[in-house]
Amino acid sequence: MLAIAFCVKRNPAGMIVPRAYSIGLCAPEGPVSCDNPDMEPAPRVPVSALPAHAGSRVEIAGWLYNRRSSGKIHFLQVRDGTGVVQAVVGKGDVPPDLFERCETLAQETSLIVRGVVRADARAPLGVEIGADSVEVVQIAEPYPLGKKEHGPDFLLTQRHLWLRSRKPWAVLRVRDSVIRAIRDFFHKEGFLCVDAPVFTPAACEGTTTLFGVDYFDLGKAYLTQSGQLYSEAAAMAHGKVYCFGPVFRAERSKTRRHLTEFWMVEPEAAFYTLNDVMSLAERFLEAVVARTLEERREELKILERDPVPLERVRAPFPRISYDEAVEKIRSAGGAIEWGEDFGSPQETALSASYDRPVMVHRYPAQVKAFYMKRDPSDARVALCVDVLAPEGVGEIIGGSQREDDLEALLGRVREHKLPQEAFEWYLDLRRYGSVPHGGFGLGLERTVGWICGLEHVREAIPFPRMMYRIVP
RNA sequence: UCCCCGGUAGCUCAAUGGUAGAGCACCCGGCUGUUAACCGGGUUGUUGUAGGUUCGAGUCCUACCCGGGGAGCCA
Repeated sequence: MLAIAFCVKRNPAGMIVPRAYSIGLCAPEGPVSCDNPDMEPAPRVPVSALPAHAGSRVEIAGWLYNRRSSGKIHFLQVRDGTGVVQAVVGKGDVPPDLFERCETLAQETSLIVRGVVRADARAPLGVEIGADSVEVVQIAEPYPLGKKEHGPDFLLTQRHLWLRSRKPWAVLRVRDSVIRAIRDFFHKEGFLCVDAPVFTPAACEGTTTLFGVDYFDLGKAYLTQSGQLYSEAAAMAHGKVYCFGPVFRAERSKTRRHLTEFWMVEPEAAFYTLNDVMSLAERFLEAVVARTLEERREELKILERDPVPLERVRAPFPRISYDEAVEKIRSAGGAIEWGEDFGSPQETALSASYDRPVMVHRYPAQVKAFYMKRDPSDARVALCVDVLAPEGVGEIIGGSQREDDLEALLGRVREHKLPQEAFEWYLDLRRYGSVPHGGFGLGLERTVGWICGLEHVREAIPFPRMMYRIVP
């Protein structure tokens, strides 16, 4: 492969003058050496930091995002992972070989550009680079992703390349902020991160379909659908804990809200009541959204996400009981019998009537998991809460106060026909110093999807795993 | 598991049952400030697969394959 380098040197007055120009063969593999003796070195600067380097000569290393030319001037848009900057190559400003060589630079060619950073009102970044050296690392083969629209099937097949595009780039940066906001929030609140195993001997909740794997001589094991039961054990050791990791659901769900593998964060705290759980969820969502708005304004702009609804995510969130929610649904003309769970359309309609997340608590126990504590003042309902995100997004959090009474929990295990042996360790938590406790689970991709205003959760995870898609 | 929609060039899509097309990508040429640049020319096809109806099927029928989003289930 060819490397082209056109080098400059500063004269005593500080002006930049051409010194040498070279075309040399690079090693066919590995990164190209930048210490060409003819080359005046320049400090490597990330694109995002370029505005602070206006007036100085720098080096950027990245990929050719797009190229436009106008006969006697080339515009090279270079992205380096931190941002995109335009390098300008004018025909009169550089040797003819370098100028002509720019014609051959295909989209996504990897390269190192050197030149002087200069302010320009026309540049989206505020600065551009007057390139005097373009070193090619590899001329890219014809790039599968075009500049025009693509369908979801094609983009998902090309997900490994699609990640380079502007929108996925912005989404993953928001995701990163959300993850750090989550960890920082729990750290500040005194929660210890204690992770749960992925291999489990049985279903945590007994309802969902799980992925099974052969586990040596111990027979069938399953990929976890939730770390909650383990978090409960850890909470009895550390008081306040959370786990944060991938979980797996083998349901044959094909919707914009479902993945077969997704990330869930599950705080659990000893001596927490349902009200404590709701207050925690409220503070938590407020902090996560605020942090994202603080760090990722630019990314939200790229995603054309209106920040105003996010700015309204401030405590207190409305809290309504299941009974009140049923009333609301009925008065809106929806048909629902007491005791039925809400369907997705009903949940969406409910959340759409609030301008911030809404907490729906005390669902009928019959539609909820076996480990949830019944309300002492109404045995028909569970001490649980679902948090529905606004703008029609729907459920992002499910939580509850847990059943802390051994006999009640044993009865629930039998009612749900769960294998008691597999739950003995869990029942032990009620034998040795049982306390009221509770927690919730938050789906990371649904949250990121809501914050980014995405159509589908598959865009909120780097490599989505869905029913009919496991590659790349 | 059920319901609905779709499959035509590398990509996004068009084509009353009657000669398969456009834009983008790619190749050639032009243009000194482009912002998915633009202008001119060119290359690109087992219309998902297998049958069937018809003088004639991308188009109608049947089965299958693949994909999509909705129900259920859930975060």
